Amino acid sequence: MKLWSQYFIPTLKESPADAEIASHKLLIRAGLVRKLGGGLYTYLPLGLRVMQKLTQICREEMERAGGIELQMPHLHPAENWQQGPRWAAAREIMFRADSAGDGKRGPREPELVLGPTHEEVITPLVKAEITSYRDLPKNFFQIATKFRNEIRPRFGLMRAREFVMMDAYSFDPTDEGAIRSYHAMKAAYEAFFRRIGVRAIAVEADTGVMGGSFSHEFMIPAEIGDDDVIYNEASGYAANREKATSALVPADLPDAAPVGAREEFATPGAVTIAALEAAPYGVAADQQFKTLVYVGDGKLFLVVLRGCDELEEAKLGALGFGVFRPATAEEIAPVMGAKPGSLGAIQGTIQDPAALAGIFADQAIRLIGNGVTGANRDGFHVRHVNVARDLAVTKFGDFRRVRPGEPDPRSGQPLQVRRGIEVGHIFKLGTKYSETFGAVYTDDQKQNHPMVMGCYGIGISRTLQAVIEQGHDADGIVWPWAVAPFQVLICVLDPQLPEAMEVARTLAVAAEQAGAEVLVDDRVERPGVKFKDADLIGIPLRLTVGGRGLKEGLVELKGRSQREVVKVPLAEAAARVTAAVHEAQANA
RNA sequence: CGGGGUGUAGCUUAGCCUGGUAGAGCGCCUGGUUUGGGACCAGGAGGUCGCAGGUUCGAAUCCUGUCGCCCCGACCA
Repeated sequence: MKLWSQYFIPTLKESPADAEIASHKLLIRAGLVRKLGGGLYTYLPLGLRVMQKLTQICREEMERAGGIELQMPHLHPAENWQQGPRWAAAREIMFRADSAGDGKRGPREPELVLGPTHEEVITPLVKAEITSYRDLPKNFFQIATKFRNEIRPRFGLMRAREFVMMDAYSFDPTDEGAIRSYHAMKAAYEAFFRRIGVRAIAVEADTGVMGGSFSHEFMIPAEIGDDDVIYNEASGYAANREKATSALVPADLPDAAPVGAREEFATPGAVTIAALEAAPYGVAADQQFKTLVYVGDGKLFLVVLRGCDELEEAKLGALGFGVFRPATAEEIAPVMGAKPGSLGAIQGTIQDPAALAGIFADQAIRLIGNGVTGANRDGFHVRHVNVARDLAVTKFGDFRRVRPGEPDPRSGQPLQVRRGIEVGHIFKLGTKYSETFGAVYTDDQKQNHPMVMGCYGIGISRTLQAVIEQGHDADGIVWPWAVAPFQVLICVLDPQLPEAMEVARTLAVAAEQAGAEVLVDDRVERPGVKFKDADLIGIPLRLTVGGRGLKEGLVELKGRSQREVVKVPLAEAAARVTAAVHEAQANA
């Protein structure tokens, strides 16, 4: 039992100006966290208690799924990362640590970074310690603070520079084993989110800088989420926008027959899709080719899409370039022979085709029968362009951004879109890290193989805020029983009456014996203040003990999400509280 | 990093355009009256107006720079 007057719950009537969304405001108003700097937060006692609930439940589910908990350092030798496969991509989000704090390393000071995640630490550890198939599979996890120099921290704990994450790493001897581990983690994640009382859906996701063969994100549907989930309720298809695809192009689509010979025509000043759509050209956007130029690992490459489609840049990750970015006009002109706006992928018109690493075409361009593209000559385009006959495509792929309403790849029904908060991510990594770090084992035939890895993360601190985003009303937070900082709040309206405090203590003992954690509001405040605070901090079960009720021999019982108050005779109060706690536990 | 905004007391803010004594509400302290949904009265403490330059007789206010923070985009748990 904790007495409010002796605890620390600094609630606020007004929300600070820098909080924009409901969960962020409530986080601060309910006294859960305070900001130190951008993306840096102190967990106040109430916030810490919720964090502890989340980590404990997460730990239990990970252990149930066979996970083994350990704890790795927050400071990593930069060397580990330099030897790893993603130093170039990861370094921009990593904080470097140096003792002087002036951005320079002192003499004989190792170069250290603050860990954004731990593949580069766990893989060398496993390499050193595990060499036999007899010791596999293994799944190690930790719950620890991560550091990422987010380009833009925002929304409180939602995207922070320092945050708490559960990260797990599985090592299997075979690919089938790795898939089993992956599914065990997927099930553990589902159990975790179920237990903490939030709806989270698993969606197919892009593997991003992580690499690896496949992955799912766990999303909590919320308007303020910064990811788009593309889904179809009936078929169960759900994917992150970056990964989402549609059945726009039939697999058996025949190549269109060429119509007429290619023909160059003058288009002075027309350098956009829209300009060619307009008079006097009148070429529909879906009959134009959009030719984009990127730089991948130092070499230019082309991406060709329909004029009406947008590039989904994340999908370029499938091309295997370590780092890529849009090319500048200065880089483009000498290779293509024209400035952006007049570019095309027609064989023979590219000035220096040898300088290109490839021409990658979205498969949807096959829907174009007789299209128009740039002539690689400023102020000119080409008509009667036919994909099979004219374009020098290295490889077709899926590079376009899916739009709602397009056919679901599973059922053909229209796809829908909604916003979500990513709270977890699981990856089947494959052997990318084990090969780089030499994490191999010997099988029963004395053969060595790289271990097949998976990695898994849950943003615990982000989940804390997502719980609030999903569970609040106009008055404040509505905690699910399993993660509430306390389960029972006893509001003592007249704490100066010894009798009232006496009743409160008796009920607190009853609730505690039933297995609840109890907060007693013994502050000398007006009832209105206490009720407002009670709603704000969102404790699931509220008991009210007041002088007025006591005269009638009554106390009151109210669920945070219920409107009505139940008056209970004093003599039955302890039993009723016990019953209410048991019932809530059973439903949690 | 690009675009937009903002910085005045612990919190929310007015004042800035048009330069001239820094104001309010909440919170806090003292006393009194109140007492079942954020009470009232009286008194009080608390601000080098983010920082540094500049213009001016005079700068919270105008100019320049800088830092912090917020929002939109790329990135992520």
